Amino acid sequence: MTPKRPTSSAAPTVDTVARAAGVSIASVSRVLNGLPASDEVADRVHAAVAEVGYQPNAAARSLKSRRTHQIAFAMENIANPVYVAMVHAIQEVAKERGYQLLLHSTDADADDELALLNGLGRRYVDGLIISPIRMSPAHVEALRTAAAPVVVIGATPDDLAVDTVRVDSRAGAARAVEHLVDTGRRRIAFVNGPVDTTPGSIRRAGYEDGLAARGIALDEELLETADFRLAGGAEAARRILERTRPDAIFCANDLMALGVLNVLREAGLRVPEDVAVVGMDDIDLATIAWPQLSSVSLGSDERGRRAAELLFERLEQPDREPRRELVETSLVVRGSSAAREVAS
Amino acid sequence: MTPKRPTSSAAPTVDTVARAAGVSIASVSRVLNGLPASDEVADRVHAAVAEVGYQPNAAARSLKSRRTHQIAFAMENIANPVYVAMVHAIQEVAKERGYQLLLHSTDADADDELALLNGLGRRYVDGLIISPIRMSPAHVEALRTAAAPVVVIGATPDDLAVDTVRVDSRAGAARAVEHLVDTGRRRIAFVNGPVDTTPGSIRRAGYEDGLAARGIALDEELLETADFRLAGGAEAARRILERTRPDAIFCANDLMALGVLNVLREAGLRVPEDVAVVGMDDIDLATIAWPQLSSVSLGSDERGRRAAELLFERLEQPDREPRRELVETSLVVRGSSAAREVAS
DNA sequence: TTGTAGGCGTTATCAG
DNA sequence: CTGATAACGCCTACAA
Repeated sequence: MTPKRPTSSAAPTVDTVARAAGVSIASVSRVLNGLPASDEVADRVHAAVAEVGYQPNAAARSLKSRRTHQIAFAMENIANPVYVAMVHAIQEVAKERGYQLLLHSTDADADDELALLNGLGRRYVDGLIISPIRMSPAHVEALRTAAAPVVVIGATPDDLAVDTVRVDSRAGAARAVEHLVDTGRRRIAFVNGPVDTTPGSIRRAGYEDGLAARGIALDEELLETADFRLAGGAEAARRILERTRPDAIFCANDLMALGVLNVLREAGLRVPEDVAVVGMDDIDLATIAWPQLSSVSLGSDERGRRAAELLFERLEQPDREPRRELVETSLVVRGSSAAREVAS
Repeated sequence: MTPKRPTSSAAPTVDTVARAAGVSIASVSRVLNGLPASDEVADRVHAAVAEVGYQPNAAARSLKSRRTHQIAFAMENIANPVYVAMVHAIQEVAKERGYQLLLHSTDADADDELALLNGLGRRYVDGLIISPIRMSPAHVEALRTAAAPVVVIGATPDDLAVDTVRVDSRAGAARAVEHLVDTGRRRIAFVNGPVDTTPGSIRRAGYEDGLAARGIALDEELLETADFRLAGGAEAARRILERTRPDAIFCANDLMALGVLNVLREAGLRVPEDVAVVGMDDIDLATIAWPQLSSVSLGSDERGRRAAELLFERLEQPDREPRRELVETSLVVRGSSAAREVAS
């Protein structure tokens, strides 16, 4: 007659509640899920729930419903403000829908990223947003066979059926270069990220586009690559200054640009009078530098938000046609690239 | 004879593998968990796993094992670099142990925080690290009755049996003030965070300690409070400059200090000659300001790391005595509070 | 060593 | 409207 003997210290389950309310576990479940039940039973169940402090077990619920109510976001490194903006935006959308956000910082480790994509079959999340900085054939294959919905923030092959949110950073980079030319600069150095990354190769192309659009020849001497980080940008700037003297430095992201600003100041160069600087991403902290940093906004928060929305839409309609969304760029001119008062 | 009929398109389970390998589900489970099995069976299972692309279901595994292999971190706002540092550190420890990190950005909403603590009974994570900026009686009660291990980053009542990681920010604040006095400043303004927050009240006390230690009277005119954010710091600085003229401004965190720096520059005041500035937290970006920002390091990354370690230790030893760890502060002097060349 | 069977906590089906 | 019961996918005594 007493096959189960839940000690009072164990976590309460539907069974505990049912016993306390004097009803069946089915009734408990029904009441808790808003299914038809008599007021009498509903009241007793609610009272019992409060009394025993019942909370539904997430694992059991997931197992049954096949929904975890969790999504994951995988990016290179949370220390990069761009990803912080995305996390912030994604978290906001997720919270609205009652979802929780799981974070993966991959350090751009391809194996890590692939393991994540290939591990979706474990169903620990309902979907994944990923922002890889490299897109290998293995990535493409993993995306194609992913066991759960995935949204990519970044470029993907055209024939890959996956929801993506992109930004035309190539055009954005070109625009920045044109702006620098239009405000009187000619020797425009470029501090790029690693050229074997997607952002690196795309922004490089944009840089060349911009020069070409203004009829300026590419000068190899003005090119440097770093790691998309602060210190890396600083070192790249030093290397450039050692061998030549640009009148502007365009950086593939703001973190490197901020590092560049520091080095220019150390070198006694005035910004923007001697050397103008423009970055990309328009991170919040672009305004704390002095002079404030001009930057090409790549709408990081919007990319995050749109990616999250795409993911939830797909969770609701698994068979929908994949979408490829494009976020607009905009050039934000601040002190670091102000027009010269007097033509040099 | 065929009670189950898993379509080939459904996610493979132990059953699928067992069938493909011609063994029982128990053998599959054993092989996969490294329990004794004959080489023959092991090989067949591994082959079958590869063939059908089996991956263990996380929910089912959690339900059975009562472990989610997930922990959560709840903080006020991921946009604050301090929390980014903590997330980074926590994530690192978690990854080492094969755990995943779930993020909660509460916007300092007490109800949200309480819901998190009280919701631990759902067992969607194995434990929680929380860094609340207010500690109400309801918080204390929720911590006392939490259904899963919790580690608090921040101050808690002494009689509350909970693992905590603290930092003596009061002493740190005092030290900053003393440093300013020792380098010749006397009218030291204080831009604090909200005084009804724990950090706000503690840092205020430290500010007063510092003044008292150097025999300087508190001047209400030099006090301002803001919201711990960039723009808020800037506005606070403007309010101060409207009514008086300090020779130093100590800020309760770096974000506000960076905002203050901008306003001082706008006002044509030289830093550190006219006004010195010191912040707290020593965020990475303290070095991108000009002059570079002096700051009291509160070891954010170490607090995150230690908190994660405490949590994992408790997961292993649930009945261990609670620990209260203290992280050291250190004053990092940079350009914004350099000693005056000539005494004023 | 291997297989059978029961249970983790829920939800949902099907009688009553 | 309510209650018994069967899954969800996995692990693990217990038995063979």
